Amino acid sequence: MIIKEKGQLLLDYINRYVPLTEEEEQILLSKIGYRTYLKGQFVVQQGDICKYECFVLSGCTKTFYMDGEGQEHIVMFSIEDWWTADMGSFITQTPADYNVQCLEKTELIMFSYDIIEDLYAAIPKLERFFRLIIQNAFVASQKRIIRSFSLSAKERYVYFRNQYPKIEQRIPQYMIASYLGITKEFLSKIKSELIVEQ
Amino acid sequence: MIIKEKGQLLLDYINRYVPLTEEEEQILLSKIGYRTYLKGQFVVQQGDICKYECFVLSGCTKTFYMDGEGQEHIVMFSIEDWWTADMGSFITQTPADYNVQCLEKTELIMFSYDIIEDLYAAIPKLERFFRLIIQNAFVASQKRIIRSFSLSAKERYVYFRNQYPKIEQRIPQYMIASYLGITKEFLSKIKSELIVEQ
DNA sequence: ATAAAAAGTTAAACTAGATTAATATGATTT
DNA sequence: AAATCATATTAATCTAGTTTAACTTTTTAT
Repeated sequence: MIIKEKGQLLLDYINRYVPLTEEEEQILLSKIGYRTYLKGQFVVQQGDICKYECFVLSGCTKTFYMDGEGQEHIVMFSIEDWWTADMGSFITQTPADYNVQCLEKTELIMFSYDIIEDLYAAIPKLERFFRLIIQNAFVASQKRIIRSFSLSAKERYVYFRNQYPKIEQRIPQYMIASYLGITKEFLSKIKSELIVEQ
Repeated sequence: MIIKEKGQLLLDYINRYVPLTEEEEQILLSKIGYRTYLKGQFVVQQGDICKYECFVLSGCTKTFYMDGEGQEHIVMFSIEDWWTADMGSFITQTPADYNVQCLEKTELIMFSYDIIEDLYAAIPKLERFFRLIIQNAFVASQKRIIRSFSLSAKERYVYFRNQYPKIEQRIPQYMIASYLGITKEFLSKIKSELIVEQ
């Protein structure tokens, strides 16, 4: 059971999509977990089975894939009011393709695989809530595929900087390069070109 | 109202995720549309507001984005038992980023934006059904992003060929190149290298 | 059967971005 | 304050994939 004050951030978020009754809020709070991770700790490790969908209350995580050559490829960053997990592993309960690691001290609300079906049964509205959330995530993901094909590295960086100014400030540049799918050296070159241009 | 025989393909598909009662099946069939398109026709055009989520009964569509330079970027192909639409446009009812065009004579079942909320109200199970479908689509989309960064063009082509052998056979090669994010000339080169290698 | 259009191939010249390696800056620890 | 470690920069060389253009094969229409 989570303390009411922490849970409120999540309830506010959910209520933006589906209004919950007092009773439903109580049920929800009774079924979710809360946990703090320190900088550097892993929420999910590649190969493990992902047991939790997590809502970020504070802090920041990176979700990344380690390829055969030991190269890290960052798929996404998650900050306050975002979600984090390996959804593929969570929904199929098979080993995770991704790692989720905290870049700062991070507070999470955790929806366990073992209780989420009970939660859907108790509060059917949550089926709708998660459908809406995932729809948005899917649309964003499709748009990212388009950008990866139709924009140059410089254009993708400018897009990222405009879209997520808060994230750029708190994350080292070499991780942003990884997220953009380029080397840190090339991002450095892009940045110096942008300074000259403007 | 759609004829029962056609609707059955969709009902079988839905029943794999959520079992429907006879009555629910009747309601569903009464609320969906059916339409045939000819080769070359557009189901959605960039700039229009996407009014329908479509389930493919037969045929094949491509979903693509036309960039500023008039270059076509194919995001996905949809064949039997798949979905097609610009989901971003559908859920937000804003102008579509994508075109959906038929590559063959194509039969679609259409879920209209104007009735889909009624359908959720009448059959709450469908919230779950669409959540599950979209979850899968999102996971596939995330994996595609990873492939676009961590695999070479040749590796991506081999992956595509293994994953979607049925699609490769019925689609011109230059469209596969577009889907893979490379030029048709380079795909041609990759194919000749693969022949030499094996 | 022939012409025309669409799709696919090949090869040379070119470029966006990778690789390597050396150097610089900044943060953290002692 | 010095030493160490993580992060960022710069520049030379290299490569995967693009561009352009000429040519071949396949499909479609008449």
